Amino acid sequence: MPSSLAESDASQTLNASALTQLRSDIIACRLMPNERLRVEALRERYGMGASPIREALMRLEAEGLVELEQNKGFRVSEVSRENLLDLMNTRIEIESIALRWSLEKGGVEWEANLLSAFHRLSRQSKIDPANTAAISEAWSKEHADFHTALVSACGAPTLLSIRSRLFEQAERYVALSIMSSSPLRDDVTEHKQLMRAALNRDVDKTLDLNRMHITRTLDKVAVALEASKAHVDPRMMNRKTLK
Amino acid sequence: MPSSLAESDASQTLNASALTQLRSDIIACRLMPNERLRVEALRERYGMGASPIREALMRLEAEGLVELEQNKGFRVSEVSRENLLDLMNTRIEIESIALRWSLEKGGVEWEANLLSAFHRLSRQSKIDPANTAAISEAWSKEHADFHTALVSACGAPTLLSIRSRLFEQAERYVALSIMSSSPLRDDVTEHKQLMRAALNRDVDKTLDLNRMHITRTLDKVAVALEASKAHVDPRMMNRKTLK
DNA sequence: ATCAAATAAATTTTCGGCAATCGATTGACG
DNA sequence: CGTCAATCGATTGCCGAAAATTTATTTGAT
Repeated sequence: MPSSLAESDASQTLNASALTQLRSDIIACRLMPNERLRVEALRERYGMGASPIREALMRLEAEGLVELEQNKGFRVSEVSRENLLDLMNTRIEIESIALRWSLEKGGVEWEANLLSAFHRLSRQSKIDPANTAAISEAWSKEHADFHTALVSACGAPTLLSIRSRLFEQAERYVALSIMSSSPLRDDVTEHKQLMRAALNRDVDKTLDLNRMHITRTLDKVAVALEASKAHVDPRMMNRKTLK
Repeated sequence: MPSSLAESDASQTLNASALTQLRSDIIACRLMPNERLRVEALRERYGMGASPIREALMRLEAEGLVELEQNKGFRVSEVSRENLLDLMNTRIEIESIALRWSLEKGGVEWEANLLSAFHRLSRQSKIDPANTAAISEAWSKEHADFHTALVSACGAPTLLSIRSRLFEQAERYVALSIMSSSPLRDDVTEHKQLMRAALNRDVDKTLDLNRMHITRTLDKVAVALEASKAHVDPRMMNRKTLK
């Protein structure tokens, strides 16, 4: 059974389709961290040849979602406490810059857009009726859109693209933490405060709130990650015991 | 004639070799901005099949050095004044964070490494005896190493990888500016000051110097870019004149 | 039994060729 | 004369199979 809801629309290259689906599957942890990505398996999963898949994997390697080892193939990037901390700390700083610039430059258009994004987010249920063990895909979309709207007026495309890459990586950790423990926190309030501060052009407050928003996620994910570490390490231990 | 000095060493995947050579050729502007990258031509240039080349190109697209348009193939990323400004502004902020953390955390090891990198850089001639229209490749290497040494203790791999990606993109603009006008500035002094401030753990001064270092490059490149804009736009104008 | 070399299986990586697509040119028609 | 449709060449994108490499298994010597 094909995995992703995002069915490849018409007139896209298989390459692009593979890229979208793979990225989506990795971020949602339908392909688990450290899982080996055998081309034959993916070939079957997505119903296409090896070339578009390898190309997509190379692309994802640059994005940091996939790792490649010479002649040993691809695997989904490993997760770890250190990587999580690294990622979140970096993300906080990057978003801070983007937010600062966005608050400086944002006009009416930006304000309207932000309000609109918040409204859509607040009306979207976080829980997925179909799959209670996962966050609603629609909510994820609106959530991402809201945070994008916050920084969208920053005027530095390079910075924005870096930001969204980090955001995606963080989403993977969140997906992971949902799978183990899911006391879904209510973050409508958080988002509202964030928006208010931004609209008031209160840079310090916005940055603080954003930092707290990220930190709170980080803590939750870190706990879940530590808990799931109790599971067996997937390294094979098939060497026969000595004497 | 194969282009890059960096001959693909033994036992590397063709894929990896293509990646290295392509990146090097693009950064050095041996493949010019906006130039179309036909696979057949690259196939011949690097002496390999289409697959490893396409894979490398996809990788480079994620890095921002190459652009892909559906069914129309790849081209080297466009350069522009806006992109240059965007790039440099982003780079300043990112390096500022990395520097701050590096100065906080750097130990003796880091200091030693930095001194060593500076020494190597200061003893390396900037001009290439073989090709006076280009910067010595050895110098570029030492220069990159020096700046990497400055931030190396920052402790955030994610941030460092972002930094080096931006650094590479900037190198391309520098290469471009060298080709048109080359009043090579003496930057040994600048680098020395930068190192001194860093070793003294003077965060503000280090950040300022770094900002100025980048800005100075930016200005020089911006002028050269504007000048070269007088050249004909490589867009074909083969439509017959009307009436 | 232990270890190492040798073989076999599995998987990655690469190639050559074919189908789909785009851009330009040509020719028919209003 | 200009517009639109059909055609052709060039180029991309894709597949299936071959080559190279790693991993697992067997064999043989000590």
